[in-house]
Amino acid sequence: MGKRNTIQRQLVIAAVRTLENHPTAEEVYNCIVTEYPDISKGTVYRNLNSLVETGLLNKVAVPNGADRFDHILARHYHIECTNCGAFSDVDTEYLEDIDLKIANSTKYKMDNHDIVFRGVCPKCQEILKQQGH
Amino acid sequence: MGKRNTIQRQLVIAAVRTLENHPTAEEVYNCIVTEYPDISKGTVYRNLNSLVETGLLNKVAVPNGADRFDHILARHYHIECTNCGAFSDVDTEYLEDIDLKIANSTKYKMDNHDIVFRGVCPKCQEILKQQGH
DNA sequence: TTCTAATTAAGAATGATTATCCGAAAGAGG
DNA sequence: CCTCTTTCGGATAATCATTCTTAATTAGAA
Repeated sequence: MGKRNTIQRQLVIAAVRTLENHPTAEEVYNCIVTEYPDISKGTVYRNLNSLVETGLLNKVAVPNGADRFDHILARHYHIECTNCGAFSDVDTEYLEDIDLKIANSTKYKMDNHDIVFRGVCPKCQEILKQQGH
Repeated sequence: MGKRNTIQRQLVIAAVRTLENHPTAEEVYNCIVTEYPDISKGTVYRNLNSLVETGLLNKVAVPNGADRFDHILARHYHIECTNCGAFSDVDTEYLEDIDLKIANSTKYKMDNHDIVFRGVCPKCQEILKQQGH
């Protein structure tokens, strides 16, 4: 009973920490497979989810895209570039008050909320400008 | 050039309006197929997406679940019950100001944002209470 | 060292969605 | 009305992300 600390498990969490920017399971797999070619994709998925359960990683469910895994555990928001798809953290405090507000109006026992912002990142703004608007 | 107003297209939009509570493509298909058995699932998907493009429907991308289609066009938020999975509208005004705030801090050209709240719905709170705790 | 439950690799299976194919039907123009 | 062009529909194959299955392997307790 309990979780076994396998090599694969160590490689998975190390990869998420190395890749930093919320890698997808696919990206984690690609990272590991270069130095440990025997790992299988199912193992990566299983370990990612088990690490989320244990509380060592966060899962970010991205609408219309693969799930992403985050080694930053504090609650925070994300922003997605509508042009290049880049997916980044937003550095703002968590809005506790809107949970309270919604709890009152909906009578739900509120847990938390996610916000995904969407817009064009600075880099893509440049590129689009050069292509003539 | 231009969209043809086919029977299938009419059935799709009518079904979304009848079903009201952001049906999935599957639910729309099931609704239509009872009175028009020849319709194919691909056609439902194609028309749903085309209606979204035209601006007659909204698509709600649900994390870890099938996309949902909404005939209410005003921007609004959603809340998901962590117990039964119910997915509902939240009746609150759109928070314009946080887009501005994030635009300033990230230098993104902001488009919009989605908020998904999570908590236990009143119905499930009752059920959980009766089961002790 | 031995034992056993947890974990693995490989690949099949799943669920949601999109792509492909080809024939049908609708609108434009004669 | 008759063609021509284009869009659209139905059937089904393909894709993508993910989970499941199976038999073999392994970590860690005894």
